[in-house]
Amino acid sequence: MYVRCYGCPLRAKPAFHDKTQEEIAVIDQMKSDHLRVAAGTEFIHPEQTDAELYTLFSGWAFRYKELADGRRQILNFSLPGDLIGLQAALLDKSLYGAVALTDAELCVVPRRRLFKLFEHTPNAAYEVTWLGAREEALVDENLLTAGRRNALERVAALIAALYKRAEQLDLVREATMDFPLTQQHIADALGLSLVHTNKTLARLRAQGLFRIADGRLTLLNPRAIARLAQYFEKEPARRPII
Amino acid sequence: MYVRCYGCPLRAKPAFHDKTQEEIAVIDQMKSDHLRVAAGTEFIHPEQTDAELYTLFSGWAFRYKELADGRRQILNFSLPGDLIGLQAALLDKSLYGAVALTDAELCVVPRRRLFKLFEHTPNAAYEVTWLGAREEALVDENLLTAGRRNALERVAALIAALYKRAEQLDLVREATMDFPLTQQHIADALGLSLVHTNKTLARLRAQGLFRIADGRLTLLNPRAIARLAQYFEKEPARRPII
DNA sequence: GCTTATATATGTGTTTTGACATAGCGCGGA
DNA sequence: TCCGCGCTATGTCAAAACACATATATAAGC
Repeated sequence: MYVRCYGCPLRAKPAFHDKTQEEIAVIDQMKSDHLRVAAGTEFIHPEQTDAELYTLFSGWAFRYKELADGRRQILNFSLPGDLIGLQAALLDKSLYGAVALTDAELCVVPRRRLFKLFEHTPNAAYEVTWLGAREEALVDENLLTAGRRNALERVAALIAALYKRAEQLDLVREATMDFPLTQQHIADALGLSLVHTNKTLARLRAQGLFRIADGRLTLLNPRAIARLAQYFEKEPARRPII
Repeated sequence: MYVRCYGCPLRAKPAFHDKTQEEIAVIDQMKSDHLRVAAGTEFIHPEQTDAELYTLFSGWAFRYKELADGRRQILNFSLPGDLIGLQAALLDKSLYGAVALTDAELCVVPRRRLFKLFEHTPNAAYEVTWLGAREEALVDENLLTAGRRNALERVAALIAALYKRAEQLDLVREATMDFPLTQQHIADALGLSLVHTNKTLARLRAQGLFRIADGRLTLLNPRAIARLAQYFEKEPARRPII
């Protein structure tokens, strides 16, 4: 069933900025569809020229690029509330693909309506830009990870970052969160081979920093993970959502 | 001496979108300063909370992040016309540093005026967002490079990408452009050690794909470089400038 | 002119990461 | 029930990248 922006349960979370009824009305008008996609669905294709703009309503997704010979790099993961496809909507064509990692729901904003947003609701336009800047910040951090951290540190940094984001969305209970990534996803995100990722996870497991089982992640020693990863960034207390 | 946006020689280049006199007037009003900085000057500091927004008017710059123990990753390079510091201006504090690679000139837009731009000139606001999206696209590509290309491919991809950008700005003459990067910069941008970068350059030199000497780069075999790097992205014909 | 610092170059040995092979487990479909 | 597939696990060997040592060239500073 369709979800209107009025009374949106995601928007109501304390992680997000409050909006007036008028602002929500504008966004509700911009929204053209509420999509449900199965895990594995690619909803933005590389080279696609007419990609829409999405807000992830539920589930996980990721963006990726790949080389002609098939080597794939995951650029970042998206959690509920994240905007996906701003780049694809603004530039002539999408330079990446976007895939649902789990079954997911997507709020669709047609790319053609984006400029209207800038014309009529500067506040919302500012927030779109803010979300774009934040996404870039995530990719910046991922580039630091791929370029300068070793395998152990990379895994720790990924775990630490995803945990913080889940925490902010109130998706953590008893230090445990859903964790739908396979080792192949982790490898593709960190610039490692699958086998080496597996062995790195085994080494970390032996250290007892965290536990991954049955699609769930439990953080056993957050301090040690942060120290190993040298990852100390904070999520902002509250952020926009479109 | 101060440079007004009216009659700006950079803006006049065919790489950039035309603007009406009214639009230029708005931007000229937003501009608060025209900065000249020496090579090596860090004009945005990590953690800085009051970073301004800059348009690079002349020279080269780069953004970087580093780990607590000093390992440094260059996130991307900026050429004239590029916007620097959008993320730093929007988020609470800067998550990266920005440094002039050469002597450089910067057009300064105070961060406080940014929201005014959204309120009063949706066109310019849209272009700011566009430039932010483009910068993310550059970082995405760099992440693909660091994560999935080997050392030879990384160097080739860097060369190919910078050459295309220089070409679009009409900075190439007889397949030759200024190239102010040291091998340390190349290493920091590609996630390689300095020594390995040097040896990789030596191997490529032996293949005769390009020549770097006296701060100049000559592309001898663009096809072979693109093939090696599997880098085929195009710069858009024209793009905004603020 | 001498010293110092920066950048580049190159040899040698070590560490990290990848490649290939193989195996086990759980699950859905024939 | 059995097969095939996706995911995880682990051993062995090879390749890539790094670390350290050392050398040369060039430019800046005294």
